[in-house]
Amino acid sequence: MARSKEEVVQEFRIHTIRDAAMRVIARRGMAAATMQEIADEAGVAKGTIYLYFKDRDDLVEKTFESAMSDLHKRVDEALETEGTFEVKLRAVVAAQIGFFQANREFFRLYISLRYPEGNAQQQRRQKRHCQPQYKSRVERIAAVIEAAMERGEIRKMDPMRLALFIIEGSSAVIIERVLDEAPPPEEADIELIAGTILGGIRS
Amino acid sequence: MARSKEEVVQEFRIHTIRDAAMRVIARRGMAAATMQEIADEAGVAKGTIYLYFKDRDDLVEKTFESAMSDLHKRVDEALETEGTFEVKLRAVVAAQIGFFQANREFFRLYISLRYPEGNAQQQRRQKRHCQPQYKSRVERIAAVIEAAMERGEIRKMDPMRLALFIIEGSSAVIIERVLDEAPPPEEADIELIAGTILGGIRS
Amino acid sequence: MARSKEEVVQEFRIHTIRDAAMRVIARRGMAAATMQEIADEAGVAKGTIYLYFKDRDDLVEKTFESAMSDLHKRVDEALETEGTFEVKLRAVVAAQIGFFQANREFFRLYISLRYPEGNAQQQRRQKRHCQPQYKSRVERIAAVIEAAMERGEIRKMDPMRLALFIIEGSSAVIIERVLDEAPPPEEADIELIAGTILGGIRS
Amino acid sequence: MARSKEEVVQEFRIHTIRDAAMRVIARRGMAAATMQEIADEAGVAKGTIYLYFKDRDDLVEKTFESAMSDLHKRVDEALETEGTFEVKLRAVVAAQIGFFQANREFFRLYISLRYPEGNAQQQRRQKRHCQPQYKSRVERIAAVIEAAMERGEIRKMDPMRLALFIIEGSSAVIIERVLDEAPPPEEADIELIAGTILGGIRS
DNA sequence: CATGAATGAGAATTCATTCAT
DNA sequence: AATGAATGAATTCTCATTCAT
Repeated sequence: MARSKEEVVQEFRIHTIRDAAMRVIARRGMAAATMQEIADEAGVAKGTIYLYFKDRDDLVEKTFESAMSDLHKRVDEALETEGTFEVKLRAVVAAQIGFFQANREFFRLYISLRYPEGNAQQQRRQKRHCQPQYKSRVERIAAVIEAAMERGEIRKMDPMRLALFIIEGSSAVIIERVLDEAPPPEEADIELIAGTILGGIRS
Repeated sequence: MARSKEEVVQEFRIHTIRDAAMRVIARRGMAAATMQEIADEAGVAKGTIYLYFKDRDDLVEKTFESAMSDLHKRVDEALETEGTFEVKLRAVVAAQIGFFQANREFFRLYISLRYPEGNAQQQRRQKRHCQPQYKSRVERIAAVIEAAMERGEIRKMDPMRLALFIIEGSSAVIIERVLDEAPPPEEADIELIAGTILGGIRS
Repeated sequence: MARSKEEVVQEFRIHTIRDAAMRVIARRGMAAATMQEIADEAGVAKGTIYLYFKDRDDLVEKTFESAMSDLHKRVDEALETEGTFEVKLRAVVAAQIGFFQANREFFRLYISLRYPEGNAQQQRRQKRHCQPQYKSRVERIAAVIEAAMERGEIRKMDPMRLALFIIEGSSAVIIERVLDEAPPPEEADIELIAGTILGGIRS
Repeated sequence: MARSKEEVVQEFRIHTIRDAAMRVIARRGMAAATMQEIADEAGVAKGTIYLYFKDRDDLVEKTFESAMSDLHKRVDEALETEGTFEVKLRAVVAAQIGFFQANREFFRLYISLRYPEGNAQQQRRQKRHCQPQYKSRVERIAAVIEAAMERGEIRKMDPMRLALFIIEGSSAVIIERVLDEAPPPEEADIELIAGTILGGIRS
């Protein structure tokens, strides 16, 4: 397996650069992140990036996809937790907290790409690649919600909209956590979110 | 009042340019919105913009502030609705729907600035100006929540985090509404949001 | 005619830049001529060039076309000289000498574009624009040759190939003239070329 | 002779790379021919080229020299044909046709280097190396012309300029041949060129 | 010897900002 | 006050060249 070593190096470089890109985008924002700074952050020369990514768009896209697929995987696993909807919901919220905690920087990239910028052509490209990931996550959750509705666990309402409400509401709380210097224990936030969704806020 | 007329013209120009900026940013996204396109959209020369705004950042900032203060005013009015927390909540959600419906384009600017881009200096500046607006809205809602808690209307929990959860969760649903070609009636979405928050989703 | 002045300025800029481009290309060669050097030579900023030309290709193309159409015009006028083929031939050679003398720098651009470089797409583009100019010049001369053949002034042979032979043979002599520090009188070279073509070199 | 084998390999490598360079330059043009493509075409690694050639300029130069010395040899042999100037001339034209036919790709390199590009330093270098080759060919022909003049075979005129006229005029016709999908028989073009030069075009 | 990954200087292009009219 | 032509800093991307393996 003489190939193996080269592939490992290749993998490693791609990883290094993607991570650097994530950090720089997180620091500067999508638009202000320059190839030079990403290269510096990754500890490679500008030209090296182009050996592994076609162009700037390609790098950003791949970086995003990679992070999203991580979030995706975590949420999917959480959704497969055995038990009631409540159990699943708590698992999902915990998964999101875990993800954003591990990828503190990511949430700005996440925001940047969910509402893509650039000309129409670029937007179409991003939509093609990035939106589906988000949408499919919403849909997965909507499906679990629907199943719970049919089992009579929760009230009937539009499952897609409810999924959105849950994802974004909890993301906001989680992002605040991430920005917080001294966040409360995870359980407190999970309880706040899951409790509110399940039982409402009425005393 | 000879001054008056000049002032009116001044006001009008500022308005025209701000609206143009909002449309262009909405169309292209923050980074791809050029001064030239904004000038064209406003029907003035590029140089004219600089008579009314210090630079690009200033224009964006003022545009954002202006729109936010509109949203702000609406939410504030809603919060002053007489009645229970439920009444206030429904009024707030309705106000947000009304705002985003009237300013369909705004939400991208809103997104862009909530998670500002640019170099560190720009970021600090934006934080100083824009974050407070958002924060103050969250705080106002948190205050109303706290009052309701004290009146025993709702359960005790972290009011700031709850406010965030409500604002973002409902914003997401509302943004989806705005993007939706044929959205359901306003009341349905208000019911979904307010109902979930107040009573939870458990049957 | 308020427009007139602006148009004059516009024309003037285009001229200035084209001339600068010609000088720089002549000096450095097609490939090594940078936008920066062209801008410097023209006494404008790099960005200014892009106000008048879409991109580098556009500038080179227009520069070439402009020079070619000058050469073209001169040769055409020469071909319309009244008289025998000999008279026309001498006029054409004189026109070419005049052109290259006035545009000493041009011949390298001329060479560069007759045998275009770059990728297939660029080549196609150049072929579309530049080759036709050259080809049409060859064809015009070929037509005059054919007419002379029919009048019995000259022997029958392939007119296109003969035209090529005449144009390139004389161009080479003329270019040598241009490079020559102390060239012989024009008449001597015209005589050499026209005499050789018409009467051959046999004593 | 242990050296011999190594030398043979060395020679072979140099040959392979030079030929590849010629094909690539012919295909892409001087400026767009990259070391990578040349390496690929030669079936070696980029770095290998630098073992045999100092740098890109060196490679191009040696490639040119090698091809030119081939053309040179053929023309020299033709010039040594026994007989009148007419016989020699026909032989030279035939030699050129033969050469360009065998090296179809070469003419673009030929053009590129006759009118060299690049910065002043590169130009000086190329002039030093390449121009002499061309010049010496012109001079050799000029010498033969002069001899013929002295023997009274042809009229007195500037032999250098006449040589240029003959070389370029015939090259143009020959290049057209090469580009031609279905060229006329060689003899026809030889006749056209030699006939015109010797006897002129007057009937 | 041969390789090809890594480098970084250098080129084209864009666009916020200025300033003469 | 309004204009928009001119500017040049900043950015992306390419490719000749080097050097560790």
